[in-house]
Amino acid sequence: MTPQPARRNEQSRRAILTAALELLTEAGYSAVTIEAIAARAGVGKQTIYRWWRGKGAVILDALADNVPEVLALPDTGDLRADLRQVLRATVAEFADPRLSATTRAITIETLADDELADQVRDRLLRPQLNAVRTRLEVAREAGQVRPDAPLDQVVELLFGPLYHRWLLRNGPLTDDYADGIVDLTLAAITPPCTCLGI
Amino acid sequence: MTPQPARRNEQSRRAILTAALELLTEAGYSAVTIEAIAARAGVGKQTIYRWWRGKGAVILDALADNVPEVLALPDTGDLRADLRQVLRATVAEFADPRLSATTRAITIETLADDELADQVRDRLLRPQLNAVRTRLEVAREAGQVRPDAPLDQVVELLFGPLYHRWLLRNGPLTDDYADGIVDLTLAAITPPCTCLGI
Amino acid sequence: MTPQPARRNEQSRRAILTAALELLTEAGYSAVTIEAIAARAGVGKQTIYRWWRGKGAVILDALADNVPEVLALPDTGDLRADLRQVLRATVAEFADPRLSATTRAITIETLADDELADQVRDRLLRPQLNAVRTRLEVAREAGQVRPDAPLDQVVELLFGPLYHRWLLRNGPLTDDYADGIVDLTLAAITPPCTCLGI
Amino acid sequence: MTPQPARRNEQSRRAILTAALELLTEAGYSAVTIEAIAARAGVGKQTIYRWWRGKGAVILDALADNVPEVLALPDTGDLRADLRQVLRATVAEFADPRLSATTRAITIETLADDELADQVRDRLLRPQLNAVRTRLEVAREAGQVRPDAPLDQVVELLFGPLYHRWLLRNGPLTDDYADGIVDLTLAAITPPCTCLGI
DNA sequence: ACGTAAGCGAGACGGTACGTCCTGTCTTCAC
DNA sequence: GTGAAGACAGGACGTACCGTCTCGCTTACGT
Repeated sequence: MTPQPARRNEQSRRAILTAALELLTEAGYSAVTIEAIAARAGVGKQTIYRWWRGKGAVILDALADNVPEVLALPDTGDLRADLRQVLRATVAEFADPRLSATTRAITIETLADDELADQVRDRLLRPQLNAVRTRLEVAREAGQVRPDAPLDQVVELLFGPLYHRWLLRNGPLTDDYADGIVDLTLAAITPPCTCLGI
Repeated sequence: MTPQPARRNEQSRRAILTAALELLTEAGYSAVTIEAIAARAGVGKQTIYRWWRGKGAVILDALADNVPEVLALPDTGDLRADLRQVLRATVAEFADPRLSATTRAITIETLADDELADQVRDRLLRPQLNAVRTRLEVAREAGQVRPDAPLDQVVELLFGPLYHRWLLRNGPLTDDYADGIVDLTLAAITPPCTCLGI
Repeated sequence: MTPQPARRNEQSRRAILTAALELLTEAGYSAVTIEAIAARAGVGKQTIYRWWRGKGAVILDALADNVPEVLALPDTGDLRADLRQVLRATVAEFADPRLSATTRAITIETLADDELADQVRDRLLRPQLNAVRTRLEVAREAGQVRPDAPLDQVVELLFGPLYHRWLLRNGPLTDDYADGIVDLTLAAITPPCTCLGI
Repeated sequence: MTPQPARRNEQSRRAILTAALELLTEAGYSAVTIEAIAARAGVGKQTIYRWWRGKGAVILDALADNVPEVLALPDTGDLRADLRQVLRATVAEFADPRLSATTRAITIETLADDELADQVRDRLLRPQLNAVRTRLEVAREAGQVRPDAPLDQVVELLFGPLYHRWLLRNGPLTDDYADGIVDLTLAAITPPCTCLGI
């Protein structure tokens, strides 16, 4: 009844994930149907339904599989430079139609399926955010960040605006914008003025 | 050929928008189909297609119609208190299943339709953001905000994290969280330390 | 909810019935699927399901529509000759691959669906049998048939063996066979020997 | 490659045939699928395909295996009584839902598979018909039947109408009907009136 | 006696068809 | 002459079986 992972055909699995990504980047979200994925992958629909809950789960796996990106942040000692680099990379990702299409797709699926949303958070989002958080912890210990700064919120202070602007198109999403967000955020968490040793 | 707005049946229009909202809050996004809306509104499908581009446009109109909320921000003189109130209201909105459902729905539609996205930005998002921006301008003139603060980015610094957390479920979305974001943002834009009159 | 026959598209109806018959005669029973019928007829599957209960009902209609054959039997005055002609025609029908295919198909459907079986009996079978029965009644009044002959059973005595042999392939189905059945049947219902006027 | 009958698992064979019959009588023809048979028999699907050509072959074997009925006809000396008994038994078989279901099923399979049809004729039908034919031959030698009667056709004259009526539901299938058919048939083959020694 | 080749239960696989649902267009009828 | 009602072509959904194909496991030969 329940499928046995041991017997799973790795070749089919890869073909399915690849087909999903290709459809997404070549023909857009609306072209990503289970039937199209199955046809392009040369696979029976049942093979998809046997291993995934639906379209969203396939897309998630495709992303998690094909995008096991760099999770370690640069640490040049210059926090501002490091954060700018990360946020500029994120801007570039949003600007790339291919990468953007996958993000758009997984976001749609996320919005319509709570269970999927949890998995996206844990498998795609958290690792990225944690990498930034770790860099901030290092900076805090180096005295570059106020010791009482709520780092989780700070991380979202960095990414939230980018995501917001991408999603809602409230203005251009440029490197300058990313730099501006970094500057604002750093202004918020830089140790208070200590002139006169007060 | 082209519909003449003058002849439009206001009763049908209201029934359609109401039906869309009810379906959304009662049965969830997946239950919102043109057929269901038409059936519940006691309307022919053609009447919907005649006046709207599709499901997304109907939902947008439904929101813009039924949620002509307060756009004027409070101005108690206390910027921190005012912003906290606004962000707490936003948190409350995200927490309310009904309001949240509509936001979720319009976000999905937005992601799949660029033209709709522009309208959502102009008709729903911008007014809200501009209200906050206006309040910040007042504060800047009152010297409570650094004169060089990029207010558009500051607004997004406030709402971005909330939206991000709601969308991606990266932690609880509480009043405390909203307060924390306000505090961080204010720390970023408060005039620099001027001890000793420097 | 329930479809309104008044709005039915006659063109689609004919296309569907034609497609079903063509598939049946060209590619055989196993090729007759709802999908294939819809595709060949250039019709949505729903249009088939809206008006028919399933494949069997379509085939029945196709037959009843395209085969409104001669229901009047010849009456040359020679009962034996008339019956031979009818049974030979039946044999020819069974021998024709095209007609045979449709009969085979409707028989399969009949066996799997009681409701359909009733309709086949009433719309296809009964008229044919009644025509023969009517001829027998004429003969009976003419004194060519024993007055106490159970005509319904006699009719089945004529067709039953043909059907039986066709279905179960118990020997060749030829004109001679048909003639033999007619002769046997007539032997059974010819008025008793009245030599000597007894 | 070709399976070796010597190694065949008799236990599985019986389980498969039993499962097929049970499904047929308990859940109807549409429930008889290779998958269901395999599942109920606790057997792999391949074990079925290794030994049978398909569903029809399994059903045929199940019938031939579990219904090796009496093939010898009674011979009380009274031909009419003997034939009535046989035809009444046939009527009873058609009336029994369980037996009827199997007959229905094998008939469907027969109609869609010529090779199977031949086997059904040889293994199920012929023995039964031949038994009746043998009885008729005895009667012919005893002078109870015209010497020129075509016995094969006579046998079909007996069974054809029953089969016809069962299949096409053209009226009730009762003992009276069976008796009527026997009477008609006997009327057809009884030696001609020989009054006056003509 | 022991390896090896078969049959076996199990079930994943590429497919086909099912019957349902929805889309966006087109048609009809009643007001 | 508009608009409700809904039929239409099309196409994706998720399910059920098909017949084939591996898997390990057991079982019975043949050396």
